[in-house]
Amino acid sequence: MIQEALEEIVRGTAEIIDIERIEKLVTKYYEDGTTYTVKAGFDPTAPDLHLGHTVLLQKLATFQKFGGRVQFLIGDFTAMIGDPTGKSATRKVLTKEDIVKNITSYTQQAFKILDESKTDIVYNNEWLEKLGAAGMLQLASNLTVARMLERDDFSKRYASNTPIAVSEFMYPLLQGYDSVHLKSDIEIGGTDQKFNLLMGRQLQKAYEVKKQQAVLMMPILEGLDGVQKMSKSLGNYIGVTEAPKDIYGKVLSISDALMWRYYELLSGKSLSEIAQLKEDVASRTVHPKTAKENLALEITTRFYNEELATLAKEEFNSVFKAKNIPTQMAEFEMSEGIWICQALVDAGLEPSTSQARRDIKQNAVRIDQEKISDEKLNLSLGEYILQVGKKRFAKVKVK
RNA sequence: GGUGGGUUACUCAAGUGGCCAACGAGGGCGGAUUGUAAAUCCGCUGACUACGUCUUCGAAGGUUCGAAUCCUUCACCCACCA
Repeated sequence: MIQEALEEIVRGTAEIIDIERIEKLVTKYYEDGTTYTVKAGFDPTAPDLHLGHTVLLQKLATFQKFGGRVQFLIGDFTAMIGDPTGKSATRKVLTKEDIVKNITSYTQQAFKILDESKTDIVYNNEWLEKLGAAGMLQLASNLTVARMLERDDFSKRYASNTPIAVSEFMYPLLQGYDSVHLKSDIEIGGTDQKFNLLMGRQLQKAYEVKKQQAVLMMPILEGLDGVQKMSKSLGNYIGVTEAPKDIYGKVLSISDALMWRYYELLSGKSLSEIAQLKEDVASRTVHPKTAKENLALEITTRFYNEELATLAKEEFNSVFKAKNIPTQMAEFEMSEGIWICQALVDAGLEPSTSQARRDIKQNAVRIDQEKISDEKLNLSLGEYILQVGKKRFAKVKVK
């Protein structure tokens, strides 16, 4: 039983520091039901969760199954600084209302995966604001500049002449201090968080918390391109609130190599099942596309249900295999004689009429499935299905 | 505070008076092929009812027939010195 729990906990992790501690905590839980705390920090700046976040959330959910209580930490104070891993040096200052709004939608999405009854939502503004200048100084004395510069992000930025604000040095310290305040037993985060996570251990020691958190790091999920990490700003993400057909379609568009990565980090299948599947694909018993379809179906089901996921699949096959038009698409009303390029822009299919012209020249634009070549075309009365490329559709009523 | 270097499109990066809407690479988009995979090949990649016009090379002024390029001021970044 304990062994099983540990295997699930270790699954897919990039690195674990102090696994003995985790073993003890889990063992204790099975002996007398004592729970322990698992901390994970979330940035309230981005209200939309994507699959990259769910890797972490799924791991938290695993802990909840085995006696963990999740400390869902909202970094409302630290958000003012911005994690140095983020590229942009300057951050928008969020108002309180923004933060509240973001968090509401954030947690709503998170509870699709987490067990709400075993989750405590905490805000670090609560204790960090009280820390004050004196507290800050004391905190800062725990860290040398040399050590700080060892951190990968900083050394890279320093070497490439990218500015580093002094306040950014405070970020790991403050995050670490959260662990002191919360007396966390375990903290989990992405591999890019290693420095910050370890800081929690160091500070817990310095502040004599009497225990040091174990640290569990999850790999960073690559985005659709398979290279960069999944992030909203790079546009290579799959959002958990996206429509079923979009989630399904996006998963199917990933490369075969990336598919295995997604299987490992996102699928509920056991590791041995995945290994078997991989073998079957390698020996051509199973077509890679089938494997990918199943993955897409599984992920879509997680955020909706089996019925909707199956519908998404059918829709997808109908549109892309049979080249039918989608059953649903955005509709627009336009007035008679509208210029085709303008119509494409108004329908949100093209960013500019210039781009529309180019795409018409390149045979990318269709009206009712027929390719068009006349960029000066005006639409007369009637209903049309406009299409750009393979993926963009809109229904237009001209009257 | 001093000295020097820098700021060009989504990103990196050429361009030091007209041939510049701006080389090249990456990315993105589109076409062919395909399994909306990968790989490959080709095209496009500021806006505008468009063989022309307009806006853009950190910001604002100026010199010039003409400025991304020269001058002035400002802002920001980097390095060295303090």
